[in-house]
Amino acid sequence: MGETATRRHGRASRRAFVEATGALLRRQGYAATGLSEIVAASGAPRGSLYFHFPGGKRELAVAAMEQTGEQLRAAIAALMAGPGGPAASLGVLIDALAAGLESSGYRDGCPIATVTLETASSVEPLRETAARVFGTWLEELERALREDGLDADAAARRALFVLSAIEGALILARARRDTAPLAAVRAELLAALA
Amino acid sequence: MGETATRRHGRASRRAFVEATGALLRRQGYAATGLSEIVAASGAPRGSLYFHFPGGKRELAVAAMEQTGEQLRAAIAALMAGPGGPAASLGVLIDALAAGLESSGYRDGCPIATVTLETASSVEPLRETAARVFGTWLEELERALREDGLDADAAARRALFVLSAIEGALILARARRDTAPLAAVRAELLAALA
DNA sequence: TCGTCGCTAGACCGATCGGTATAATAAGCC
DNA sequence: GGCTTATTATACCGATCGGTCTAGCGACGA
Repeated sequence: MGETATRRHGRASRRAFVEATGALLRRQGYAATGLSEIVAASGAPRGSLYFHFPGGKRELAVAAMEQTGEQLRAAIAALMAGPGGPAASLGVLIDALAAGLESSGYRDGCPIATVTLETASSVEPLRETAARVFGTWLEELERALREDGLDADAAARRALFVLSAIEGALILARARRDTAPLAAVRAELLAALA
Repeated sequence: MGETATRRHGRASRRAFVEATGALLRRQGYAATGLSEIVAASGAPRGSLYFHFPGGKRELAVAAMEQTGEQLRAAIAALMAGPGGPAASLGVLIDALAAGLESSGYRDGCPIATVTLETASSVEPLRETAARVFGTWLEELERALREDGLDADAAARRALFVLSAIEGALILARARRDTAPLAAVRAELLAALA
């Protein structure tokens, strides 16, 4: 019973698939990412793919989106709990995103945004997953804004505004290969929140 | 000399390819759009594709992005020239985008954003085209903001902020299938610009 | 020791991918 | 009428796509 060696090995393969998929979704999105590419990047055996993910590519993408979504949600929560109120925390968040973009040579963006734009009109489960993940991020932002004194409606509206600005800046930054859009959003957002 | 009947027909085929590609890029992006799909949607003969676009899919995508980019640039310019200053004009622009999204059942988004996220790290010509098109939009916004009294730096920063917020809201709106993100951006943006 | 179960090997499937080749058609010019 | 040029028809290419199949491995409980 419990974790046998075989089982541990299996879970490791599963995890490798999910992580490889997440990384590829960040760089090139859903449609451009082939199963062979995922298998190669993961190092796990191809024969195992449909054992762990009978739903195929779709199920794999959902798992990857949920994983990176949860990581980012936790990061947001941790940052917003820091000192200085929401404005200061958002500044740190945007700086971190800019640093991540730059250090990957503008290759790694937000996987949720990419998959949304590609599949919102054709692959329902992926669109639903994207909406759910965005929802968890919005909740964290809302909570911080409410704790800062905003009422529920205002907090919800402002959270949408903040996330929109950040996601949009990530697009512009990748297109131009510079962080100016993030810097602009950072500056204007902090001014608007004051 | 000049426009012969054959030539006119050829140009029509070319235009049909570009328009079909543009529509498909809006819905599903670059990688998910096949050449056969483009040919079928355009109604033009497949044999003509590589006559008009020797560069293949890439060249076709560049042409489509430039065309829809120019259309949107002109629309932005016309709106910003309207009465009431930049804030009022942006309100109208965002309303128009929301109406467009809704009327297509949240299928048609911004083709430039989608292609950017998919190809920024792998297909240079498309990334460059996206950056160029975004640049033309930013120029229009900047000009309107300068005419409203902002200095060059502030106008550039604010234009980046505005475009980021709008592009991000389009993503969230498509994921959630509602226009709340656009409404939130509209409200907060107008307040920030006042 | 033997059957069972979790997992993997890897060959294989039809379909579609982006792209190319060659010949025909259609119109304009002389 | 012949000659050129623009455009289209269609068959075809190898590669890759997402997905499936069956045989078997290795560790476990009884």
